[in-house]
Amino acid sequence: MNKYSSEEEFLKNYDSSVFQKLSMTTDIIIFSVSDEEVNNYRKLNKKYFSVLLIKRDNYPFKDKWCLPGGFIKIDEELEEAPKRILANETNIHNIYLEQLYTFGGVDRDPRMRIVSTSYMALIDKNKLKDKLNDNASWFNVEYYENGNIISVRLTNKKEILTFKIKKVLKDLTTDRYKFEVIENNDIAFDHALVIISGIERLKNKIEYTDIVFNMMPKYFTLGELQQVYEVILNKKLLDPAFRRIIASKVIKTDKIKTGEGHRPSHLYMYKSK
Amino acid sequence: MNKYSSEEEFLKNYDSSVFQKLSMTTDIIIFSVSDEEVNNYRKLNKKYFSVLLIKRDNYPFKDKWCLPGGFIKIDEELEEAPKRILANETNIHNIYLEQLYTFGGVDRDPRMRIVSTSYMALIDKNKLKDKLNDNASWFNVEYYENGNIISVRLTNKKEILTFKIKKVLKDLTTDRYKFEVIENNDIAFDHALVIISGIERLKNKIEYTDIVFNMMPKYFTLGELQQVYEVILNKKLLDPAFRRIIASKVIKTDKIKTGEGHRPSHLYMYKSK
DNA sequence: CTAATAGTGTCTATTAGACAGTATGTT
DNA sequence: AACATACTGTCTAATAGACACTATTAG
Repeated sequence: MNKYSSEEEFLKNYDSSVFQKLSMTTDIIIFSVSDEEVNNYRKLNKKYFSVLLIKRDNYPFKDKWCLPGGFIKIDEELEEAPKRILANETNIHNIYLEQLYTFGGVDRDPRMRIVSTSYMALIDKNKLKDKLNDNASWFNVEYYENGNIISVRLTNKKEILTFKIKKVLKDLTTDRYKFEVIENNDIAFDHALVIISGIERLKNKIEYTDIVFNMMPKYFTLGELQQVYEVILNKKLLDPAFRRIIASKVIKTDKIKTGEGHRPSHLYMYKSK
Repeated sequence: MNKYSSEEEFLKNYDSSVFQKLSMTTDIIIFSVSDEEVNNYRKLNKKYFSVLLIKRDNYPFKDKWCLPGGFIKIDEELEEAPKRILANETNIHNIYLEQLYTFGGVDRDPRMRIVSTSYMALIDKNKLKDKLNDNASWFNVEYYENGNIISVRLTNKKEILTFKIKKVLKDLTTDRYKFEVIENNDIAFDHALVIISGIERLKNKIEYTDIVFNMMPKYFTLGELQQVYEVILNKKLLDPAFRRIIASKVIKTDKIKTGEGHRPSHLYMYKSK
């Protein structure tokens, strides 16, 4: 077994082809905040959280929507790949980036065996100066839970994409679920799973971190911020409780947002620790 | 670009060698609970949480300690690899297994480019019927935090392994840290990083899940359970508060543990929901 | 008796939930 | 004035932290 007398000698003679190699990619779920105009002029534009999807113009899954992503280069740190792709897709620096999960199903890509490490990125869409590529589009995210079924609805101006996920409890000591896609016509690869994982991660982290501010513009009203929390958590929050909790995280500016058909509100900024 | 008229035709002609492939491995951090005998007969044996390490008898990192692990096979689901290795290392079924993180530094393995997906497993050591392999050993885990430096101390009957990790804040909106190894003579590869990631994950999850019961024997006293919490969280807990919180998670049995040099205590079982 | 842990009672401080009420812009 | 949201006050319920106390075994 130990036929080599030193590490140098071992490495010089190492045959890297003993194990069959495979391809790796990264997929990035980019979240941001957008709003949808409401026809009643007095109502606040409804805030959504949204995700960036790309329409595939190549096989496989031609004409379906997928997450931005690409192959990991052999001489590239794993985390450099999503950074490279984000730089390509946006012109923003200092983007919040977090590793989500590594998906390694054998048949997840019809071309060959590909393992993919997914990342979640949060950006303030207002910082995007350039227009998106033609094949890219923001979709507002809505989801509904009914028992152990989650229905996800992604909408842009022209299209409605929907899919359904079944949550299967994985063990009794934690609330870990295995997600299974039970209905999907629009999303390529296993990206419906990546999207639901991203939604769940965002939903969890928004409650105990300041992660949401990565998606907000510099100035915002507390009403807008509360709406973003509500649409991500998918539940109404009580005003006084929300303001109590958020109070320590924001700074009130002397700017005021007027012209909304109701009492104007103060603009706030994020106060980092 | 779209020179193919169908997905079938595209796949038939797909050249899978366009992108250079790489090797993938998995590393598993297996935690369990053990205790160390105390010479004063009246004292409770001190509980620790412990990790399974393997002494490398091959290059690279010959004679250093590493986590159990191995290569991902080309036709094997990613999660099957740690399951296969666990089955090899233990004889236990239904092991708690959770994906930890995918490490993808370019030079993390001196042989070649290897990306590794790490998993955390929790087992009740008492269920291990067979003896461990000669090159495997349980190490009790202790860690100390001093500012942004974490010192980790792993001990078995014969050896003391130590390493130091620096926590570097990654962003201002969450408490995410980048870990950097600043002192390490005993642990192979980047496994010191995997170990600290595992400790942090366990420490976080023990507070809001029932994860700890995967490591406990069927019957345990509340004092023992509290000690496990204390050594994982690295802080003393107050008895009444601990018992209040844990009360809903356990069932009191009519068994009693005697012969300890002090008032005997009731044995409890985990009550799953 | 003493050492050591088991286990309980209760006060207090903090926080979350609920709801009612006041304030102030636009049309 | 009517509408819609902004913003605050306060009661209540639930929870966490602290500490003091009692109980019971082996030796």
